Formats: sequence, structure tokens, C-alpha cells
Amino acid sequence: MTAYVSSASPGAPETPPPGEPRWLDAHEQRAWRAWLYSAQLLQDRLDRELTHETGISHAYYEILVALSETEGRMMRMSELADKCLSSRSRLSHAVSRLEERGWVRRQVCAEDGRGQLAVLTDEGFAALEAAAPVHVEGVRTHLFDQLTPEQVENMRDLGETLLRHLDPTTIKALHQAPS
Amino acid sequence: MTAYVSSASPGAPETPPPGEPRWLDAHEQRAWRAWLYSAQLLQDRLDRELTHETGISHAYYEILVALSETEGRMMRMSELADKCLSSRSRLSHAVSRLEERGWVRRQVCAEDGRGQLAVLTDEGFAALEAAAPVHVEGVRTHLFDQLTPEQVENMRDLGETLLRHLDPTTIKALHQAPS
DNA sequence: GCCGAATAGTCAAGCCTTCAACTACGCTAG
DNA sequence: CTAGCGTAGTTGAAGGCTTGACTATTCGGC
Repeated sequence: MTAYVSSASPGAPETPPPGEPRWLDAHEQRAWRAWLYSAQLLQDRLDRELTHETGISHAYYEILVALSETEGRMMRMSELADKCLSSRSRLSHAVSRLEERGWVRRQVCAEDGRGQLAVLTDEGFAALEAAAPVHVEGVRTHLFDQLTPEQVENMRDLGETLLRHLDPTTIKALHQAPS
Repeated sequence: MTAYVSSASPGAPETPPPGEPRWLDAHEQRAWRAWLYSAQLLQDRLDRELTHETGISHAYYEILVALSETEGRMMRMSELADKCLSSRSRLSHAVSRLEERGWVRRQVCAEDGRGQLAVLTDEGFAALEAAAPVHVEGVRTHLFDQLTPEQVENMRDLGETLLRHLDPTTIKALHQAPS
């Protein structure tokens, strides 16, 4: 479904000439689709369950968690955006909506007049505390409960390998993560 | 960032009493985040590159591929939605937009008066043929080129394990997939 | 100090997704 | 044959995301 057009390369050479697409063989296709579908379904499922049971989408949840883990429960907008793999614009919109719920407030940054701080309110922290058990149960049920210890180890290895390529700076944050 | 609130369970027992959240330990946290971030970043990257270089989002690409692989390049709307992990409504909107581009057309289903067939046009097939090399190159560069054969095998194993839990019917389609 | 370049964040327009009706058709029982 | 129920698909409104333009502030060289 994703890398192939029916007519392509039934008997392609092992090493296609430069310029020719390097089509996936049957084994690669199967691995790719298994990864793609499972990632999609798992993310959808976790997001849906969390949203329905707590009213907090996974995107919002990540923002609240990121804030809750910092000293003073506050963070610069850009830093927060990076941590949540979000664009500046998207985060700005999201924080506005969280502000309307009373879970976050904005505060001008003392050191840099251009900057804004997003601050987690007590209400926001309470909402996070209420949602966390639901989320962790979802991750347990749909992920860890399904995997052997070896598979968990493989998952970590795979994820970190891809992260090193996709975003070398993110992986550092992983290692020093307080949680 | 995802399953933990800072104050929670620093010295939690090995097996929490029933009802207590089964918090993730440090090792599980790291595996979970590595998986989550890498999945997010990889999907974003592939979608962004495909969209910029071909004007076709990954969601549209999947629809075109699914149609191209069938006999007659046509498929029932519901079947197509299932294959693309999409809701009925979402697919209906997407097909409308693809229709405006002239890449797909709707046709009433002869056997079932309620049904509609989505049919891939020649223009649609040409668009797909143009996009496929871009997509496969992205998957190569950002995924397979980064992994050892063992890691690819682990990825397949992991994905299929999760699929068996999340959606047992999808995995069958994987095995008989023509690509 | 002052000017130009870079950075932080916001905003508006357009596209996409979701949710909840809603239409239309087919199937089965009485 | 027709009433009632289930299925297939569409639609419109509401809200979220992306892109590009815009404002405000800081930094770095002169």
C-alpha cells in the first residue's frame, strides 16, 4: 500500500542502477506495513481512550506532563514545543486552549522580553493526576502486556536507532528524562 | 512525558495492589518514549517530504495505492476505509477532494444499490506513479538504511505482535498483500 | 548608542478530522 | 406487501493543524 505501484519491478535487479527507485522486496514490504499499521492503530487507540475517559487528548497530555516535570512547573514556549515535537504555532494554539480551561497560564519571561512562559496551574496539575492512571493503563494493556522482555528491549533499540537518525538532539533528552 | 506524574511512585512495590496504577519503571519509560518519538518523527518526516515533493499527503497516497492494487482499480468505500485505517466519514471527504483533482471518481455499485465504488482514474494512476519513487526513497533513507537485517526482523515481529492485539483482521491482509 | 539581522511568539486563512445527524437502500418477519 | 431494523454512505458544523505573514524584542557589529 505504501511503497509500491502494482506494475513495478517484478524482476528487479538486486542493486538497481543509480537513479532507479530502490523498491522494497516482499519481506521489507511486510515489515514496513506491520510497523506502519501497528504504530497508527496504537496511537489512535491510546488517544481515543484517553480522550474519551478524561477529556484530555494525548497532545494536551504531553504538554501537561512536560510542564509538570520542570522546576516551578513552567517552561519557555519554544522549549515546550520542542519537547512535545510540536510546531511553535501549534503549541501556541494548544496553550491558548489550555488557558481557557484554566490549566495553564502565560507569563512574560523576565530574562527575555520576547519570551513567554507557560505555567501549569494547580487545576492543570490536578487534571494531569487524574488522567495519568488512565494513560498508563492504556500503555500497559495495549503495549507492554503484549510484549516479551526481549521485544521490549528490541523496541527500545529500534526507537533509539531511528531517533539518532531523525533527531539526534531528542535522544539526549530521553536519557536524562526524570521519568 | 507520557505515563508519569513527577510525584508518583518513587518506591512503588513490584506488583502494585489491584486498582493501583501499574506505573512504568525507568526502563519501560525509556522504551516507550523511544518508540513514541521515533514513530511520530518518522511519520511526520515521510508525510512532509512526500507532500512537499509531490503534493500528495501520505493519507491520499494510501488511498491511491489501495485502489491501484485491486482488480479494475476500484473498491467499495467501506472496504477502502478499512484498508486505509480511516473512518467512513474521513474517507468520504478525502474521496471528494480526490475527485476534485480528477484522480478518483465515484460510481454506484451494481450489486448493492446502497454502495458506492471509488474508481482510480488514469490521471490518478499517473499521479501515483510519479509519487511512488519519492515515497519509497523516503522509506529507504529514513528507515531501512538505518537498520540492520536483525532490526528489520525485530520491527516486523513487533509490529505483527501488536497488530494481533489491536486488530486481528488487519494482519491477515498483510500476509496476502500483493506488494 | 544605533542599525540591521535574528529570534520569540501570535494570528488569520484554508485544509483536514470528528461527531452527530440524516438519506437511501436491503433484508426479514408477519 | 409493508413495517421495522440494520447497513452504506454523505453531509455540515465545530474544532484542530499548517503555512506564511506579522509584531515585538534582542543581539552583534560599528
